[in-house]
Amino acid sequence: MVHNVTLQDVAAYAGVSSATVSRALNGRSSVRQETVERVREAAARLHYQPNVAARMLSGGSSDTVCLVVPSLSKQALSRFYYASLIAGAEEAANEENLHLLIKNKQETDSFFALLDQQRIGGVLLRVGHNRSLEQQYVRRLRRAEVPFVLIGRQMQGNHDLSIYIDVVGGARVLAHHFAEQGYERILYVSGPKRNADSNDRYHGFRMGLMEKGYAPEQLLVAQGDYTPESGYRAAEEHLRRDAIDAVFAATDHTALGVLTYCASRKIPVPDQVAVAGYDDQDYSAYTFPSLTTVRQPVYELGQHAIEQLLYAMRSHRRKEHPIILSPVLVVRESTLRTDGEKRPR
Amino acid sequence: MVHNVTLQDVAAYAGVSSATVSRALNGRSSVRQETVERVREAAARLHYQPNVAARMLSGGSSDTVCLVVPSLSKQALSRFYYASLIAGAEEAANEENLHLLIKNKQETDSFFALLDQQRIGGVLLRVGHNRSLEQQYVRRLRRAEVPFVLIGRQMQGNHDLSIYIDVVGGARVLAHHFAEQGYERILYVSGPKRNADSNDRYHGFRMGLMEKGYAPEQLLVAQGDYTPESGYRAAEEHLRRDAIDAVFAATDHTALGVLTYCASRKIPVPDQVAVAGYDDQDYSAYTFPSLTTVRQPVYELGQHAIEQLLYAMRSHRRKEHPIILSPVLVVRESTLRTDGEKRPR
DNA sequence: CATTCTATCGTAAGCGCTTGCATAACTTGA
DNA sequence: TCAAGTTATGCAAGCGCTTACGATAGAATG
Repeated sequence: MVHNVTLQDVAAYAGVSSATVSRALNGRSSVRQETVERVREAAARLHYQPNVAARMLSGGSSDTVCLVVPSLSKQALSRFYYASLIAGAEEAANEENLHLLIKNKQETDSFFALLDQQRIGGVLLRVGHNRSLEQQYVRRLRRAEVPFVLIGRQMQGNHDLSIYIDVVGGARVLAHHFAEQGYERILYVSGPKRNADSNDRYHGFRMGLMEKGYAPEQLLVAQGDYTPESGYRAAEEHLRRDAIDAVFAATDHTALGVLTYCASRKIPVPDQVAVAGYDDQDYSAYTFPSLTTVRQPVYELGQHAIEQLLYAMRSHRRKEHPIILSPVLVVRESTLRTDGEKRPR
Repeated sequence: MVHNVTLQDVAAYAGVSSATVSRALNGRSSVRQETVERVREAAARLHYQPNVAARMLSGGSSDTVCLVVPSLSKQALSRFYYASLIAGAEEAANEENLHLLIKNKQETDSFFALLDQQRIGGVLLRVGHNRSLEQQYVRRLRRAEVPFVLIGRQMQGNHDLSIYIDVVGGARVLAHHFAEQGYERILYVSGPKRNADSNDRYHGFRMGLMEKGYAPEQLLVAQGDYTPESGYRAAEEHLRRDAIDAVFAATDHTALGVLTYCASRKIPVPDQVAVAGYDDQDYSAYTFPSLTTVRQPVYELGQHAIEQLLYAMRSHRRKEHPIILSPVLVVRESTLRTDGEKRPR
């Protein structure tokens, strides 16, 4: 393969001009059906691969999409989440003949340069961490007229394409499970203050309890930060004093801290206190006891995000309804009463 | 920013031709020092950003590097590993004004097309899973004359740039720790058969034991597959029958399975049986008891891989000594004798 | 039947950069 | 002082593609 096959080669083979080949292959302009087929066949026979650099130079669009995520080195706790997201996006992108570029959200200069050079055909932006920075991204993306999809939540007041997981709903279903099992005095170990996800989990959970007739004072809150330590400390502080019989931790990591505390004090789980988390981490089926949690379809999130983006790239449309994926309650041993004391509401 | 500033603009501003600007900025050809400075200043003043598409078209090299990893959807167990690797590579790449593209190793067509189009300036290839596929990659990379760095291990018989973690050494140090604690009858729960990493861990561990005067029959092996289940089953099968007093599991995941088995049978860890893993997962400090393990500097692996690659891209050299990163033994409760029975060798 | 459309396709002008070749300006050495 | 090198710079030809513009021919119109 000394010389890659070009549009010219295809044109010669099909007996038309290179302009016609371009039009036939991109199909925006009128070309006779018969010609289109001839060109397609020539292209296939010669194994023609468009040169994307040339296409971009002359104003065409890129086949590279960029996934913008928070800095993974700082988000050590959610690496599983982001690895899944990347996996979903990367594989879906490949399926659609797109290439996936990864950027972290702090690298604004680099990203905007990419944008100015028209090197990316679309963007997946994970939002929910830094409102003003995200707004800045959205402004630039609009200005550059590059299609994009917001991942994680819908931004207030705009109608961009977005896709997210119904965090509130997941927590609500978990609350219903707690109610069914008849837990009476429940502790929520939160994530960092003002963290949108943690707040959603709290509100969904609270809503679920209220629906089942719980009184507000049956739900206590301990401030955490998503780490196992914070779960451990919260358990240490509240478990004895407040006669808690169930804990909902904002993440599986935090729940792990709670479990560790219980194990170290020989507090039987779930018989004395039930524990649940959120995320369904890879280890959550193998804690002792195994952990009840809510599984988030993160891989699918990445996949569908690419599909949405592709739709936007092809149709040049916006303002669609957001796509909402449903999490799944995974009930394991850590919340399943075994002592027959179950008093479902 | 209606019109991005081009080489022409810089040339006009500096009062030279665009060819000179190109040469001055890329610095391969002879340009008077004074001119170089004038051009540099003009470029800076105008915020000149080279258009990489144009550069690539006319034979220049790309500023995009590609990280090729195994399919993450299939490697669900090592997502933490790959997220860390991606994080390290991405952030280092950004530091060097490079962009990072992710591909999975199965997507050969897509990758080779990228290569043929000269769209990537360098490649990071994670190896160690599929010898023949990897060979194919290396052949293609050589043919395309694209610099690359192998991550994970050195491939036999070639002298390409490579970087990896000293898995054998990590396991060896762990063995020494076991010896110090005086464990007598040890079980290794392996990874999948023929998995290079698992074999390295075994050999390093065995070597470490031999060095401390253990007899071969003091080390048993149970076949596992990196999953927690396999750890659980291995424990179930061997713990009673073989009077094991310490287990080394090929991964923390597997060790978690062992711990879960012990917890469920109320086997005290480490008093009756010690347990260690490998990887230092995010949860490993919060199992009960906390898990002794070997931490691998994966983030740094990604970082240094980019640095190596950059070196190769700039100097067009190859055949360097591999870079070897050292893992760190992390001793936690699960292997620390508390009963004073310690009989170090 | 002349005229105006319309669908189809070719011509050619770039997109912004790199680079071979030509040119010009200086050095050197005999 | 002049031929032969050196060194610094400009000119211009692409790289492969998209697209504005024009040309052509058959269809539609009056």
